[in-house]
Amino acid sequence: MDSTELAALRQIQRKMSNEVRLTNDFKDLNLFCGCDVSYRDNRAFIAFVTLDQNFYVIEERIFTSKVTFPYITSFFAFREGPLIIQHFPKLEHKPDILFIDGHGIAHPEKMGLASYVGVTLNFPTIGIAKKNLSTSLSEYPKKIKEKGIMYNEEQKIVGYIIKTSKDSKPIYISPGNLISIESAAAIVLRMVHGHKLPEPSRRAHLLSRQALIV
DNA sequence: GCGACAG
DNA sequence: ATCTTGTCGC
Repeated sequence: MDSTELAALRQIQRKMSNEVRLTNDFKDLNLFCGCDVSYRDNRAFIAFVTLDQNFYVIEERIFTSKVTFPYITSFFAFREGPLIIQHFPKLEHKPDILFIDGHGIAHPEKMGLASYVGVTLNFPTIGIAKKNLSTSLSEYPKKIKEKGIMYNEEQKIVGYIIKTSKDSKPIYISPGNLISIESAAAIVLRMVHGHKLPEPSRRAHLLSRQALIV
């Protein structure tokens, strides 16, 4: 990966960012799918866990693929995006929203992993990250349910940083595609169930980790 | 030159 | 992300 190749990929991110839509076009939200990827050598284990509004498990799937793209900050979508996009269509139950580990529009080019997947699949996605990448924060939440605002370079709101658990650092939430900033935060909070990460994401993480042991 | 840097 | 032990607390 030399600077020339990255410059080309940066252009792709800029072009794709124009395809992002922060509108809530869905009717009802019944199925919430969480996705996470674990690695072992050059092999990735992509896990999907779909739950209904009552946290009842509808579907749990694990897939595997070889990894070819390296991890480069702000280009994470090119490493993990293809893996998720390749397997997501195989789910038996099509969810209404997809939770992804990583940022959405809270990215220097407004094209984080969640947005990359959302635009490519033309599907509603929400980015949920554990660390900040490129935004400035209004304040750092200290109490549960307390939220801070994430601003991009243009001082525009791109997401929220929310403390979801008593003794854990907050999570960074931003729209991937086809959802508003406000709805993204509300939906994630709605699926938080006593842990730092919302249930779909938490369970997908556990499942992908479980795949490494086998 | 130094520190930061989604997973 | 992954490599890794013990430890505090519900």
